[in-house]
Amino acid sequence: MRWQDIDQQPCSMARALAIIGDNWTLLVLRDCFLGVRRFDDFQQRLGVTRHVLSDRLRKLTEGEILEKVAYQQRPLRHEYRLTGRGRDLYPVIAHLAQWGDKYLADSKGAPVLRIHKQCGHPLHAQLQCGHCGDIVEAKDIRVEEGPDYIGQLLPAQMTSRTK
Amino acid sequence: MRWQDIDQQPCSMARALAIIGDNWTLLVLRDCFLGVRRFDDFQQRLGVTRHVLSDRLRKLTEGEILEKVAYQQRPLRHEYRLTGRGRDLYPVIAHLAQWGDKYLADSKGAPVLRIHKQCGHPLHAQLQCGHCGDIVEAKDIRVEEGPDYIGQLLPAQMTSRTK
DNA sequence: AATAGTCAGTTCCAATACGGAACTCATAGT
DNA sequence: ACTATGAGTTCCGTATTGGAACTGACTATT
Repeated sequence: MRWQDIDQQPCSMARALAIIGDNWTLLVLRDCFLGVRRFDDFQQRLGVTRHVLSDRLRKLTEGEILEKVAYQQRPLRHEYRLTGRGRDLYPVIAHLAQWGDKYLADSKGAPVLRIHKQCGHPLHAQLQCGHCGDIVEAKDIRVEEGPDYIGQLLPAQMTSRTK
Repeated sequence: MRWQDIDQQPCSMARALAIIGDNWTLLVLRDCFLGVRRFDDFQQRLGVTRHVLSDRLRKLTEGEILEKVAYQQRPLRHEYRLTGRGRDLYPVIAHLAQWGDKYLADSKGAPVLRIHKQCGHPLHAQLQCGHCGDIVEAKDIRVEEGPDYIGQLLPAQMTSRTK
């Protein structure tokens, strides 16, 4: 299977990764959340080739994660802004950055601090269950196939097990 | 800049993505959290070529996200299991899948349900601030450079702004 | 004893994607 | 007239991928 066909799988993650799972795309999104909006700024900060950047920005725009907004006429120039859909990816970015801070930081500490405006402290991101309010880890979750997918998605040993 | 050199940047996300940001790697991790552990099972479920799978599993093992555990001798066979570090990536996977469920699902609904064992309901993942307990969105965060990186990481307009 | 099957890879080759650099096009500034 | 800005596109040599076959150490079946 080619990478460009994975969005046809019945899997939400596969479809999400078809848009943002490319090699440079999550770094583009990192910069979006830092306030970068213009082509040349992305290019200089990331060091990615212009060709690849152009392709990734196009895919993000087609996926409605970014939108092109004109910031001047004559000559017409656009900048890339996060849409609501795009901003909803923030938890992914926050947890990814926090995981990197925890396991891959060098002696100089975390390069960027994410401060929670409301309480003023560096964000310590936790995964919370919206229903009961508990903090959730991998071991607290069991998976089930949706009604239309029984017996199709999970490895055999998972369909009978609790864990 | 080549993709293989991004782990040298002073950015936790870049370093994390150097291990898990490759095209197929997050799908490999998805399957790990579904309980898949063996080479051929990954290969059949993902449809990725064996060559690429071998490479990605090696990188995940080198990054201590997976570990090779012998499950039989004669002939010696290994399976790939998530380490503690690997399980700590669960919030990333959960939010990614939820984002896909929300924006990219078709008429058949979410293919896989993640049930929170403690409360029995499908997980509604939320990003919570561990300090104050509030639910956090992108707009609630401002970024600051770490002490050793002043003036080096953020786009110019962010260093003076609040947002 | 010979054959087929399992499993985790490795090897080979053609097709695709990437990195680097230069180039385009419309316009503004000096 | 000349230079700069900004968002790309074009070109070309190199690196990576997709697909399929092959390897090697066994176990199971005939």
